[in-house]
Amino acid sequence: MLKKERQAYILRQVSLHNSVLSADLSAEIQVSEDTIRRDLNELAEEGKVIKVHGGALSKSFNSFYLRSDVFHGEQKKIIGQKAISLLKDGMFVLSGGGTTVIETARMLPETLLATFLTGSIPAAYEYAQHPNSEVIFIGDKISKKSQIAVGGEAISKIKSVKADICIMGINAMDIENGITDNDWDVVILKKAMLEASNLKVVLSISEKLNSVQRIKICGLNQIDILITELDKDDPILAPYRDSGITIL
Amino acid sequence: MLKKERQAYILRQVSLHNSVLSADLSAEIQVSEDTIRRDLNELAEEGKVIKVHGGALSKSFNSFYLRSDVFHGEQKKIIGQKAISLLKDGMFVLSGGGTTVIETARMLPETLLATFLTGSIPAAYEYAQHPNSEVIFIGDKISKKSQIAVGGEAISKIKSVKADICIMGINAMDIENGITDNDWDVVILKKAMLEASNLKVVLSISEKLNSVQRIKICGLNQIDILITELDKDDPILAPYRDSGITIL
DNA sequence: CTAAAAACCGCAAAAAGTTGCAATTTTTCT
DNA sequence: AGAAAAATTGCAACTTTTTGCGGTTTTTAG
Repeated sequence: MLKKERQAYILRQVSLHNSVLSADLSAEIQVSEDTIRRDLNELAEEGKVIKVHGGALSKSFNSFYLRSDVFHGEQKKIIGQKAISLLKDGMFVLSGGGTTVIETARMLPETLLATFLTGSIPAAYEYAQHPNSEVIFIGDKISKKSQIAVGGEAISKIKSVKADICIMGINAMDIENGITDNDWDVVILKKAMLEASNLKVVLSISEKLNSVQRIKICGLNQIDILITELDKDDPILAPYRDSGITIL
Repeated sequence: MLKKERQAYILRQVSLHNSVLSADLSAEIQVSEDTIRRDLNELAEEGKVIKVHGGALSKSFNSFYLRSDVFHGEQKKIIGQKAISLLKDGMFVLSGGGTTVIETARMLPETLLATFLTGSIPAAYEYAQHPNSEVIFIGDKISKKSQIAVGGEAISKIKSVKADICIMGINAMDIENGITDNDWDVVILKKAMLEASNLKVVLSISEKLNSVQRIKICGLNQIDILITELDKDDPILAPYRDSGITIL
């Protein structure tokens, strides 16, 4: 096998798998790892791959996760749009504090006249920017991790209300375990929020679906509506629809 | 799995869930926790995540408020420095929400170990950034004008505590009328704050001195300490010193 | 205050990389 | 064609990086 051929093969593998191991290539093409390394170094010098210890990465690999923030931003805007369609004038809304919820808060139509109840500092801040809606903050000790009021006072306050709708971002959710999280205080709070609301709406980018974390918040049967950035007929969502949740 | 891949995976998880546990990652990627820790440390050094005991946090999550440089920033920093000298470990601090107070909050020494009680969203946010202090938010309806919780609940909550010190920005103050403001809700709140504290400290840039607004909060005799950006012997401050206030 | 979890430290083994060199192949030039 | 030059390749010795592990210290939470 010629050098050029070999390098072409390597490039194909890289673009195919996003990453290659020197050892693998060596075995596949039956040349020494030294040769592979020299090839990878050349390709790296030509800027065709990114050389790392143990192999090489595709050039597009870098921007892949650097861009993810913006990328997620777009997804969250789609989710926000759908969520807003659920809000009507006069509603009493219990709101969580994740980035998805905050994105939604920024998109509220100016004309909406609702009351928002939240324990999240960033969410309260966003809602407070809105010209017509009213904001009630549930005070208590602030958890630094999540910028959310946690503790008995907040819980009992939430339990004393009955909201029309609860809009909540989540960290992880799957068919078996329902909605899960890894922060005890947050779990307690979210449980209380769900109990205090008539309509229970969960916002989540699809990437968070089918993942699990330590502590259970509730089963899927507790949830009324699931909003993701996907089309409501997307096959990923099918099992959730089957378990009785309305998909938006 | 290559090191870079692994770190990319970690970054993805962080941006997805806002926080990760070393133990979880270790189990997911099938490497030792030491390796995860080393990765997290590297990512933290590169400024991509925030390392904490047990895992790491997303960096972007904490940056909702873009630092809007306030008017008279330099003057307020001088005031902040002076105010900080009053704070000692273990203190229970009742804090207002003006820009001056927020500037002070940003300058708190990392070692300070105090508890802050506030009804201001921006102030709570700043205090929550501090590594060692505890933050308690006084929840209630949020006044949009001032981003502060106002209302009966907040008032009664404040009245139920006794703070060591009250740090409060003001809108107007003069010899004759004392401290005045033009927002009824804020006035009520500030009155309650002053009553609930032992040491009453007022922060104000000199521009606000010798001006009056509609509603009276309290007379000068209620105030213990006045902090401005001026030297404490400045003639502008003389009448206030004469009326019994300590000038810093 | 105490026990458990996490972080740190140093070490050693394994994996990957580097370098120099000799053997082989390819290219070039007459 | 055939010899010299150049490029390529594999190998061996050595260096560097990465990783996991045991023991100790620090931090956290009850």
